[in-house]
Amino acid sequence: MVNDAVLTRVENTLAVIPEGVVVSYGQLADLSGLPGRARLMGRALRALDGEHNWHRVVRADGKIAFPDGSWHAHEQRQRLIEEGVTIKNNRINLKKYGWKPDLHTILSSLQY
DNA sequence: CACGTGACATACC
DNA sequence: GGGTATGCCACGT
Repeated sequence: MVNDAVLTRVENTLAVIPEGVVVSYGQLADLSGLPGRARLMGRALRALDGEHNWHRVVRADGKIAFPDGSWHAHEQRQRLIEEGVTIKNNRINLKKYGWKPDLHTILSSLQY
């Protein structure tokens, strides 16, 4: 289980991640005011299950966290491709689609 | 209480 | 690139 406070933060953060942009679990934790707690993000996303931009969260190496062939992996891949994110060799180029410093301005509404 | 296990990350080698 | 080690924390056993 995950604290409501954490869930709220994660929800708010996910809500401001633009289309075509992906963040890592560690970044999501960081942006949510929970540095060093990447593992908790997986739990949080599991708890939120589906109703948010969970598909824009990938591992720090650019790979999708789910096992290849799993339903979730396929679904996430599809949604990202629909947003214009290209995936080659089962991996995403974070230099291209990752979080960029200039995007921090849109976090000003989150106030942590 | 002590481990093992995760939608993980970083620092090494 | 891969492999190991450590940090992280909630949960199950």
